[in-house]
Amino acid sequence: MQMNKRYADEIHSALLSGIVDGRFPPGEVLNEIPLAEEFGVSRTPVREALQRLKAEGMVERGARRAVVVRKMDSKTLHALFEAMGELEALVTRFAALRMSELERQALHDIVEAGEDPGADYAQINDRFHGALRAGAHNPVLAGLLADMDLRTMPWRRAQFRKRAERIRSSQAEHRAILEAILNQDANEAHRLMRGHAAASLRTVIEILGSQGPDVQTKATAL
Amino acid sequence: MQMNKRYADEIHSALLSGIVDGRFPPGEVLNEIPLAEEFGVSRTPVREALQRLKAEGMVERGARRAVVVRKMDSKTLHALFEAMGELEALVTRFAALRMSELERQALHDIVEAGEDPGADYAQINDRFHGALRAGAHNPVLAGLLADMDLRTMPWRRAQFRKRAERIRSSQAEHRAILEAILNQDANEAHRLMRGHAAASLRTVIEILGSQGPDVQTKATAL
DNA sequence: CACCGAACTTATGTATACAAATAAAGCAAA
DNA sequence: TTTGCTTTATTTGTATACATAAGTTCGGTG
Repeated sequence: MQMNKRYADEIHSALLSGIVDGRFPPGEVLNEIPLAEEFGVSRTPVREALQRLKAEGMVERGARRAVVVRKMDSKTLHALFEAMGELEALVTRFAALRMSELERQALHDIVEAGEDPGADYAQINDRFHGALRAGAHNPVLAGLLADMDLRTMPWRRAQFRKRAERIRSSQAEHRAILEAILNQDANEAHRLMRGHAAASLRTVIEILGSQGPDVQTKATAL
Repeated sequence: MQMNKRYADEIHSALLSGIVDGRFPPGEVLNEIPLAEEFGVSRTPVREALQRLKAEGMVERGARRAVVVRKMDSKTLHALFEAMGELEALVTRFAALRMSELERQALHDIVEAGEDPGADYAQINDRFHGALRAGAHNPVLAGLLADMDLRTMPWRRAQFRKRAERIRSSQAEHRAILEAILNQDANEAHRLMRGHAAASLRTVIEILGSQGPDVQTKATAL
């Protein structure tokens, strides 16, 4: 077998994708031996993958010291989205102050592309937020935000597929944020991004609130 | 031997302390076998400890795929302190809005204790910032800030031991932040905490700039 | 004398075996 | 029948052995 960190990396990626796209729903138990057999490797690389998932906050220790995909109560979910929203707003503030002319142009192009009705809006959305992260010119903040992105992904993924009107309002919010950045109005950009994040949270809560018992959250409590 | 995660935890803590308090300076190579012999265990728990340190950003992969204590260039160090300062300011804003009467009283007591000339100011400082983190009532933000705390610790540790006048100005800043929080003036609390963090950064840069070649940073470039 | 290659060195990645802990189940006694 | 103890099963934590990759050194060849 070829060795350099490869199995552990692959297994980590595979488990992470599985968690993020819902194949391992919150509460799912991840035991080492079955996973090792499934991947055709020993427990060692599986253990390393699980440890990394734990460090990333994607799994936690459940009863019988088992590793389970993280469940969120409504309070924690709210704190998670609040933190992410504030971080995004902060990054947007920096972006308004620091983006180069080239970066502004690229952001403009992304917003334009997102207004094409045939566009893959989930991908456009990622590119928009990615451009802001890069434009803030602080890799540490960008890294924190990437972590939050990952941690909230299991609850955000259904957002755009389910609500066409959310896409339209998201487009308008992106356009407004773009304008504020082009005007280098950091306070306005910050304010708009907070609103944008809050709108996303509201949509997530609506969707989760109507999904049944595999979602461990109560919209009313938020 | 008794088993529950114990050796890996102990070794992780020991290495972390060593990095934070300077016994393992930036650039130091951490190999598995010597560490395992030193701690009297096998490579397995040492590997786990190193993986966790890597996830926490305390070590990185160097040449020959060795694990080395993280070195910082001046740009990364600046980004790190900037991110931490903004996070602390954010947490302070929330604390101004959300602390209970009991929490306000406790914060007041901490500031008072810090003005006692015989106090251990490093510990008071930790308690002050810890009270704000708790008072923000967002465990996710508090966790992010705790991570940043850890990551900046190797560069902050000498601050209070070396500069008596920094302690005095820090006391005054804490007092001003306390007043803003008691007044529930979130904007003022936020503004003051940003200044407080920036002052800390300036002190760190001064100290690092005068310490010689084991610090991989140039104060002038910041 | 210089340069390229092969063997050796050393460290990490993986597999497997064993130890210990916790929860569950079964049995006995009140 | 219920409760408590003991045993057992399952899973994680650790130790150790082996495979592999990257660096280094030494030797051969041009």
